[in-house]
Amino acid sequence: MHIPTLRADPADAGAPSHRLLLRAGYMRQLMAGHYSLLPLAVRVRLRVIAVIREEMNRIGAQEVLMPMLQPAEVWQRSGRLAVMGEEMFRLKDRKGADNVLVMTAEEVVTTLASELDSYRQLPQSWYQINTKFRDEPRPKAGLMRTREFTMKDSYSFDLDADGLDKSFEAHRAAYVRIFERLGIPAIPVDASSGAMGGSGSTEFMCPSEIGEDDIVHCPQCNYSANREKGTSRLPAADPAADAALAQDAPERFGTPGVRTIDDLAQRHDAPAGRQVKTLVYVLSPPLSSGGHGGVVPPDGQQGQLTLVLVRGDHALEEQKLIDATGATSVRPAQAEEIVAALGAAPGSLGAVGVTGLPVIADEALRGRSGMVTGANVDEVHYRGVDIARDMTVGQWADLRTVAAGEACVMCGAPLEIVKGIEVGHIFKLGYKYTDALGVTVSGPDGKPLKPIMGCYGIGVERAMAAIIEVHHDGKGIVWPASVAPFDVVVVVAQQNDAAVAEAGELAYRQLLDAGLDVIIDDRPARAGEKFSDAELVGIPLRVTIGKRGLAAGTAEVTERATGETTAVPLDAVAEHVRNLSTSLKGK
RNA sequence: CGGGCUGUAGCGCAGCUUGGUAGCGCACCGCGUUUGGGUCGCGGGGGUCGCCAGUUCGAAUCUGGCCAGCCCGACCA
Repeated sequence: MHIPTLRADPADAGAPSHRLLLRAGYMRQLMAGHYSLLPLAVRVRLRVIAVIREEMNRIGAQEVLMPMLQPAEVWQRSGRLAVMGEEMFRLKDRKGADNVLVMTAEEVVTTLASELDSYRQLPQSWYQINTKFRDEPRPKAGLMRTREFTMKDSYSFDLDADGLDKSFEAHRAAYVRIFERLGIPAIPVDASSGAMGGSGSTEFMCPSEIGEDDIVHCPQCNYSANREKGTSRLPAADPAADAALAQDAPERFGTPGVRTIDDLAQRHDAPAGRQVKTLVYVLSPPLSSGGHGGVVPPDGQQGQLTLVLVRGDHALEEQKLIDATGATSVRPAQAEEIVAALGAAPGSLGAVGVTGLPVIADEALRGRSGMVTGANVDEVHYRGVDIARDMTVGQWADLRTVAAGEACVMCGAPLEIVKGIEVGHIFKLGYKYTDALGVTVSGPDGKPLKPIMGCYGIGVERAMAAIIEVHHDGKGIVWPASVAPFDVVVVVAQQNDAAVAEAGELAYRQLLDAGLDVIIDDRPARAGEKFSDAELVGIPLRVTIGKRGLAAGTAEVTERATGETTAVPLDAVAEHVRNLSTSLKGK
């Protein structure tokens, strides 16, 4: 197996010989998270990019190109240098200046936008397609998660929120078209906006077993959300049951050996749903955003110890905790930190009477009484706890992880949890960057007016990986015609038969002349080997030229997806294949 | 960053337990054979055994350190 080369025959200069191309496959790994793309993959990549570019241009976005190597100072000013932390590649140049390899381009595009003078110049949407870098702690799954990848990122600037809504909708519609054309059955889901800041966050998810995200999905009304953001409707609490267990004051009781929710449920008649689970987290302080010289937080180690309460049968969704508190990051507290703060080890923790630490509780606990929770004394718990009466909850929020089978918030039907690949993400940034970098234009009244931003991204190689996940069978890849590396492969069944070889070459030329992207397999190999290579590589159409058909003046045209084969007169092959290809691309 | 596994020819692997100077399949080169679903035969070329140090007369093999890759977890716009 070798890297493909170009045909050596000078008479055919420029005509790729595919003796090796078909066998070489698509890519080679250089190191974890970095791949060389071989000619086949490059062709697919260019076609994917072409689709994205067309649809971006169609909504009036303009293509720009911004540096991938940027001064760290730009990121310092927006405050993101610290937020991105180790995920950002950093390097010094010969003068000792700090530089970074970019993850996105909000800062630089905003700098460009500072040249806008008038509200009359808005709205604007600018996009670029280039390499992004992320020092992933763990690159994996081939092109699915790499440290170096191609991203289409676009940024919109509008006069006001209504304008932003329009730009956002335009992008959303463009993304729907893009994924449809790429053959990716992406569904838009509500998502957390994470470290980018902003709201109206929508991810495009391709359902797949290998996906790294969980999607909450309602089969009835189509409500869809990332599990980090999604919620569900809970059965109303039973006030009578609560009242039956209510007491005038929390009552302590010994729980020797109890360490877990299950222990307590089984040994002390306290169903998980009646328990208050007390988690201790360390929240890193939110970034003070806005204004020039935004403050960079200390590196996040000295955070705020916080009690997080969820119902015993619920799990905490950490991203919701981050979103609710504005923290830049959260981590579970260490056992020593917990003992130092509360005087008890995990297993007997609770918020009753705790006033020295912030307490944030999940909505499912609001108004509950007759509850059971830890007493902050090892192996002692309380029962008869009335949350409103006995605890000082500083903030209520939706914090729990949605579980399959819970009722849809919109329609009440049972929810499903499906895995998905995040192939695109669009969201409304708001004024974060125009604020931080002080961008204004003159408004209709002559006064300065701050543009509002949106940003929108598609990972190109990840999209390729998603396409393959969706479009393959036991024989290999089945590329959608829109992105296949070639439209058609000519397989010469008997390369050593001069007449057959000549007919194959002729068919190849005719297909080229018909405007198709065509590859000829002129290896002196057996037909069976060529067939299986063509199938593995996944070219949508195959024209087989062989002795058998030649005797009857025909070639065979085979569809990769269906295996359907048609005999076509030799002089009609180009026309036939062109029509077939056009029809496949239309699908 | 934790846990597990793996580094031997371009690719995939065996050899390591029990130290004696490297082998198999595919790929590659030559000749013949075969020729519409991965022919068969004969003959070849190709390896710092991840790196460094140690033990030993002798190390792919034993010991220590380091590096890299894969999987799980943590992490992740």
